[in-house]
Amino acid sequence: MFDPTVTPTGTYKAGKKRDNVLALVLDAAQREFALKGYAGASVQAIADRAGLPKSNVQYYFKRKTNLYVSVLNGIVELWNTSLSDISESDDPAVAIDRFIREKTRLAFAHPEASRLFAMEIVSGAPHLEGYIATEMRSWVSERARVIQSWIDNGRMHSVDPVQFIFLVWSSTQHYADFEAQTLLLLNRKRYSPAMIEEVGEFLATTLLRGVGLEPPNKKALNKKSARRAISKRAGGG
Amino acid sequence: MFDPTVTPTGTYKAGKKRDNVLALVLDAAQREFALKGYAGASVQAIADRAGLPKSNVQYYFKRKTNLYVSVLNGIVELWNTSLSDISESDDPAVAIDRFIREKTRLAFAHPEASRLFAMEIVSGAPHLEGYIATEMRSWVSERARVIQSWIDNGRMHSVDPVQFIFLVWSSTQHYADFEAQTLLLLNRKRYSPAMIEEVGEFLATTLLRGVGLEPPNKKALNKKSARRAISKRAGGG
DNA sequence: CAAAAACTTGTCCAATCGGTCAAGATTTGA
DNA sequence: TCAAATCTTGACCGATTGGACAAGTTTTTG
Repeated sequence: MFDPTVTPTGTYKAGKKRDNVLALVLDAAQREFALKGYAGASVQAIADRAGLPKSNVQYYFKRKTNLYVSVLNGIVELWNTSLSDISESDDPAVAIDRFIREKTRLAFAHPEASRLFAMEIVSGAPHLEGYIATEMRSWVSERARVIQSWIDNGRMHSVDPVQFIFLVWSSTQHYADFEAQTLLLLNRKRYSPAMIEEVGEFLATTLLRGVGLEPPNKKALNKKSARRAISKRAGGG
Repeated sequence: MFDPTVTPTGTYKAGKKRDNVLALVLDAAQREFALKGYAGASVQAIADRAGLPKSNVQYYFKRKTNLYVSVLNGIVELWNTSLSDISESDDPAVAIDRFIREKTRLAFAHPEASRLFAMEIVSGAPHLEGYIATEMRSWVSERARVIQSWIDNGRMHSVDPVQFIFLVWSSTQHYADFEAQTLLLLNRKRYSPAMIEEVGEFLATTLLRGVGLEPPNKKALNKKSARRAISKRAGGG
């Protein structure tokens, strides 16, 4: 696999300068790919965004696909290192509640990464087939096994664990992936930190109840007024 | 707005031939745009897919954006005419159950349309801003009002109606929009009709319970064995 | 049946695409 | 210090892009 940290002679180098440029280019590429898709994004546009000549970008990544795959790898790595795990010994309600809230925050924190990943899959996942069919499939299988053990022990309703995982994924990604639509419908310019927590709370509560679990942490009791906040602010009619 | 049913002299014509060609081109365009995004799809590729010379496609649609917007309009129209409505006088459980199942079937029935629409929004919805900020916003406001009336009458839990609508949208679109990922994870080539109904059942049941409603139609009682069907078939380890 | 309208298609165009390459500037290391 | 390694950049390439246009064919219409 292509590695942009390798110098022309093949020697592995850290190099502060190199790392800075790499980060700059990868960031620009992420934004451009997320906006236009792989085919629609041009190396020139990415270079412009990074404030560098096209040739300079190509010096580091040689081919466009290397740049694209590097960005995707970064996203996968970010996702894998940012989420807590679940285990059989956990309390299902606590573990699922935490996972949903963390996943929600992560999506809101990295909307462009979310959208690029989404666009790659919507386009048929041509560059992620291998990853999905191996590591990602294992990830799903193992979490499904944990959820199934909770079901077998009567600790939550009997639902298809894989479908439940998909439900958590889709619902927690929605505000990031479809941000343009959501912000237009809510008549807002951007999401507020408060709203992110409201979404996490709503999703955790609703999905937990959906599989027969009572949400933990009932400490926020006199916050009823905040519940309708989002609808209230929505425009139109 | 551009109208491909208008002839060069401006006379409005139906024309069987014209309609056939238009349908052919629009279908090819939908597939190509869904796969590559707006910028990535070329008029030549669309023409090839339709089995026509590029010039012929351009004769009917003149500019690439006209073709793209025509496809998007067709999708919006399909969505608007295919879904039952909800009303205050409905039983919440019945109305929401029906809506979720219909929405699920619709997404599975038109995966390319789903993905094209998704890609447009993920890309920032540059061609749908007007529609979303007007008709779509009204649609959401009205349904949110109905749901709020159910809440006010104590017929379901107090949740943010708009967030609930988003949850229904995201969960019912997921199998169509992220088909590539889902099929790879489930180790399948395509979705079966049975699975489509299983997904509709799971989503309706789980989301209804999530807002404090008991799913209607308990006629399918001895189908417990079908529940774990999807996980069982999933590969990996 | 003839004129008009509608359609088909090959050709051409400037702009942009991803990518190569060489010449020179800068940094690194023994 | 000075050669090697690394980096920067403009120039250039063939291929493809969206689109314009003209010449011709087919269909419609009075």
